[in-house]
Amino acid sequence: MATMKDIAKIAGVSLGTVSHVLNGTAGVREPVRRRVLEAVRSARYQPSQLARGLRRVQTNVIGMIIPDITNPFFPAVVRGAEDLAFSNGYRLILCNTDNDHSKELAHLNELRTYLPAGLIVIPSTFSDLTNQAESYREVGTGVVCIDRLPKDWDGDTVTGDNQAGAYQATRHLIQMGHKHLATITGPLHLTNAQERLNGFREAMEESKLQLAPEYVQEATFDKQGGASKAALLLRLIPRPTAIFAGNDMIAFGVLAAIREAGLRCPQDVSVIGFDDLELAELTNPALSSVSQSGYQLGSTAASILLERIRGYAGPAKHIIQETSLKLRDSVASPSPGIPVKRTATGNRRASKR
Amino acid sequence: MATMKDIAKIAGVSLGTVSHVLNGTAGVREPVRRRVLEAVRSARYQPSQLARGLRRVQTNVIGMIIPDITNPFFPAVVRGAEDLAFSNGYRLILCNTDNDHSKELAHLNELRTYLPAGLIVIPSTFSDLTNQAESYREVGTGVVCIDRLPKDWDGDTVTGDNQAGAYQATRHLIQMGHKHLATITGPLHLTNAQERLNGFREAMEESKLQLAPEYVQEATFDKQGGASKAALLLRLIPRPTAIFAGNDMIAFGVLAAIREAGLRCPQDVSVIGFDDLELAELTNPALSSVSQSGYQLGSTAASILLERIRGYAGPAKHIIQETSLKLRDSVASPSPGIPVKRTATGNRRASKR
DNA sequence: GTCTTCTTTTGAAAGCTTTCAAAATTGAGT
DNA sequence: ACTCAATTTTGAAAGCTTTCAAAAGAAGAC
Repeated sequence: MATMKDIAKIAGVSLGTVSHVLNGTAGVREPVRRRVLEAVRSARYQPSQLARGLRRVQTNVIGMIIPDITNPFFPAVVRGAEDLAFSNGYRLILCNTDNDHSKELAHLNELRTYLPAGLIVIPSTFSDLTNQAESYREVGTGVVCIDRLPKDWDGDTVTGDNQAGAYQATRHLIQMGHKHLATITGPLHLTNAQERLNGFREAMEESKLQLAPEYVQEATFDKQGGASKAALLLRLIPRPTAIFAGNDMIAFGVLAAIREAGLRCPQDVSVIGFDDLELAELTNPALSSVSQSGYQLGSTAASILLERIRGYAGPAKHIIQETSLKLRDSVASPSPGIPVKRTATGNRRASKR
Repeated sequence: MATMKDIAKIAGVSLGTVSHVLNGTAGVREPVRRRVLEAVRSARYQPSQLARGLRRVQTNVIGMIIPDITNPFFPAVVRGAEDLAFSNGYRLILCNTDNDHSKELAHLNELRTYLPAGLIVIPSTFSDLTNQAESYREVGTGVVCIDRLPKDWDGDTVTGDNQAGAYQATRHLIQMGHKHLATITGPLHLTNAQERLNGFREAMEESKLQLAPEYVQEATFDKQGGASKAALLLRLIPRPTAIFAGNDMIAFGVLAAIREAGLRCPQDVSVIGFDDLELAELTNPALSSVSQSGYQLGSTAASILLERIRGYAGPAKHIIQETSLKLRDSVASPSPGIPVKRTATGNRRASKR
């Protein structure tokens, strides 16, 4: 591979001049400039990102740390970040943590030695990001946190409007006539799961609807978790007529559990999810869901990072993306025909808890 | 950040010795070794991957080029590669091409300047990878091609057994009693789509079943493509009683089109997909599909790459992963009740083609 | 104690860029 | 033509590691 030295020789100039032409770091007389450019072309020269990074103490790499690319919500986030990064000359190093904070730590430590221009992180559970990011910031490397936040985080953030989205979804269920609502939340040590629960509660309180503790179930953010907690909810008396799921994966599990229990969605139980994954329209019934753009989450994070890279040193930005309710076929009014009301038996059973 | 020089000073040895301790490149007396290691620990030293890569003409980075992380089949592939890479000290730079060979070329060119230890590529359509990889191989950088192959590729490969999988699926449909089979293939300039079509044809021929050209439709590998071509197939007379889809996304489209046409799956039309995405079990009916492990595709590719990195210089490896048929609820025997036979009208219409 | 032979350790070069101070060149003004 | 100021260009250093030849040290044989 041709090096800068080769170019300098071909063009008959010094190393410094080649660098200046390439980076526009100093005025170079036109004919010289042309000669250099021509040499670059003829030799198919491309500057070594390694040497460049070493000298500049900063590479064109952005570290992206996420729990698991295999989780259907994240690919869009990554893609959004990659697109913006790519079009600005940056590349993404992708790291999966599996929500394991020690793995996250390993990535954080190793990534540092690549001198990345910045980091985009979806923190793992119990993440130590707040402390770790300190050392990045010290050397001027931006770290933006997305989707959910680690404890005490005070840097840049991009998140969905979880509370508002959940509120909106719950409100819709209530307006459809539901009175017995339940929710299956994500892991409540995750801020996004918390906020969604808050939104749910807010709507419930606003409508003065009772919410017994057993109607709030915490699960992992996956189908498995949704299914098992839904099975549990469906056995409660009175049986909830609507379930707000902490995310779509949970909702898919709920859908499965409803079928499993011999019930129908939406006739017997309405369901709303969160995230509006592409697959939401594939299920039967198609899932109503709170839509938030993962792509935008990623691209916005990248754009904040780019600002930081270009020198913005202002206060931390906290961007909250709007959500919107995407209505499909998984919600209906509670059927008045065979309402599962408090029966004598039901009461008795319920009072056992 | 501490550098090697600092460590050398703390431990009271020379730079070279530190390097030898860290890399085991030369015997170092135990007490010295311990002193160095202790210094490394106390200073939290981590070697600069950049300087190291620059000097060694090889970094701990693996370039991974795929069409689009947003396509549900690829995350597992990436994850498989990342896991194996990570556990061996390598990191992944992720590049999306959107199947655009010029974008692929851009990535290929830029990636070179990072001196990656290797490349894992799912080639874009009309990929020029065969030529491009030449320059990588010249400097001893391995390139392994997965899922589908570019023209004239003669390097390492890992692919699913597309033909066998398709054959198996088609055979199953035939055994269930179907005689009017159709297929919606992926883009036929992709080797995997071709092979799947071959498998389909093989099974048809084996059973001496007729296959009129209009029962083979080519589509893009997505829901959209599947839906529109399925709509077309469902209007043919005789109407196919079973459709083999080139991948699951196409199959999802088929499912939608069937519903759209007022028909039922599997009673009226059976469907089998390919890939066995996680979502296949979420649809209604749950989709039967040819299962191939994306994760394994990725991890196997990474392991071949690691062998190359470690010096294996033998002939190209061509690994073909087994597929298996995953039966769910989208296939049934053709209903004998109301078979769509060649009617007089049907014949006339059909003969118009 | 000296010599030889290994084994350890060292010092410097090399890898490719950017950057800064210094040198060279240009152009305007007189 | 000559000076001065401004603009271009150069050369060398620096960034952090690995590696190779050479120097230093240890150990064994005599």
